[in-house]
Amino acid sequence: MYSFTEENYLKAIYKLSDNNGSGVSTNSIAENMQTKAASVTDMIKKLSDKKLLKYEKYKGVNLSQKGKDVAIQTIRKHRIWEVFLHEKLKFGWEEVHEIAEQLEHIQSELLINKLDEFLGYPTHDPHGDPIPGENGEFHNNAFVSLDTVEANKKVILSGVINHSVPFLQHLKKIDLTLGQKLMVIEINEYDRSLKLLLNGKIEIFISNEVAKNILVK
Amino acid sequence: MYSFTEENYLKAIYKLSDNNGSGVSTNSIAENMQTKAASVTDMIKKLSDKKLLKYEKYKGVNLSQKGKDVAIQTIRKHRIWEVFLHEKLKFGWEEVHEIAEQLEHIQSELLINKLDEFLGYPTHDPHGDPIPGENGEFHNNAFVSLDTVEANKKVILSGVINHSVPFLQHLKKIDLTLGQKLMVIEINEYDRSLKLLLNGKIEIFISNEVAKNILVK
DNA sequence: ATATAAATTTAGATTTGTCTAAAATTAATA
DNA sequence: TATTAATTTTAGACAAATCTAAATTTATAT
Repeated sequence: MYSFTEENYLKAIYKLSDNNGSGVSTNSIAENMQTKAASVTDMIKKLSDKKLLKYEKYKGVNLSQKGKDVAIQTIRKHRIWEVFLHEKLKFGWEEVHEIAEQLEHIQSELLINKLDEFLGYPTHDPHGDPIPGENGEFHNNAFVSLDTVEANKKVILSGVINHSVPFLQHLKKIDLTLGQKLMVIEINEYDRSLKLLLNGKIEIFISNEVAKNILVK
Repeated sequence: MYSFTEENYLKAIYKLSDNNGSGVSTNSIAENMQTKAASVTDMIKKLSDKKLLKYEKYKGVNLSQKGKDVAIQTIRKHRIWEVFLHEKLKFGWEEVHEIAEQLEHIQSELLINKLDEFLGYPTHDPHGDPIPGENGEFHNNAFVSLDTVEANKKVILSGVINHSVPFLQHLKKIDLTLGQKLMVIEINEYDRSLKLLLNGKIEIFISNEVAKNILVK
């Protein structure tokens, strides 16, 4: 139905939309997709012709409902494949994204629904991001970042804000994984670094930079 | 490494090669790939420049070792994905080919090896075709077609020659599936149609046309 | 408010894979 | 063997997606 490239543009624009009504800029899309502004303008015209977004010269773009639908379905496929790669094939959470970038473009509604069923209808991907349903509905996560949690409160590591490979590798290295039980035992006023208790056993220190990028519930 | 299209051409040429030393013709490739001879000539030149095949004008092509390797790895990926779709996602054997045509182009050595491990290192796909190993080696099947089997001999349905959706659907309809135990109980001289016993229980009739396209061991 | 900077678009070119129509080559046949 | 038929190649064009460089529009700052 839609090309590889079209789906990638729609996904990028969807992620850059903050629903402020303000259009997504050409440059921000170019930066996000590692391409040039001129290429973005070309593609925007094409997507506009196909009614996937609204475009006014020099004013940026906004996805139409149709455009949002395609973006959300692509995200759904991406995240379901990530679960498969992590749960079944035992890929690390820092490895799944790149492969899912390819798998998300496989065209078959039936495939993704059967895969979803095979995986037991997961609600979140290996980074804690919610998986939209077949009809595109997101269940709100309501996670908070670890640097806002008060001392002595038990929480569960439920997601990350930074999805970069180095960050995910770092968390793995210090034994922080999704689903982990943790408790803040000390907050250092000076640099807002934290001392944590993992699974009621091991104590570790993390910087505020790390804490800000961890989501818990 | 190689594009979607390049891999498809190499796969088609590989399948059309009967190792007679005689080159694969432009027209046969065009027919196989549902495209035009002129397009094939263009692509052949490109693949020849990349040393994936040997090309002499008007004489057809022969894959180089490099070309064969790419073709075999693509076939390997295709068949492993077919096993996944059939065994794990419960797709029918007539449904798996089309989706595997897409999945075979996903680029990740690690992915296919982990998938292979997850599936328990299958040796055959859902149509009985052998799955080449990581190093490209095929284990020879040595199956025979059902129309050559003598009466009262017990055999196992191990593959098909015709891979078309209608044929596979027909076999499914008459309850013939891979791994099935069967015995020829009667061979009609007139039209070489057969009466079969399935699993030592049910009797069915099949035409010679069907028997010719079934492989057993 | 006007000059300068930043962002965006246009114009024209490139690459990949495809096509049609015409030309060239090889095969078939009378 | 000469002629027709079939196959294959070339020439030139096209669509998708990209790029560079130049032109245009919008934003910023003095």
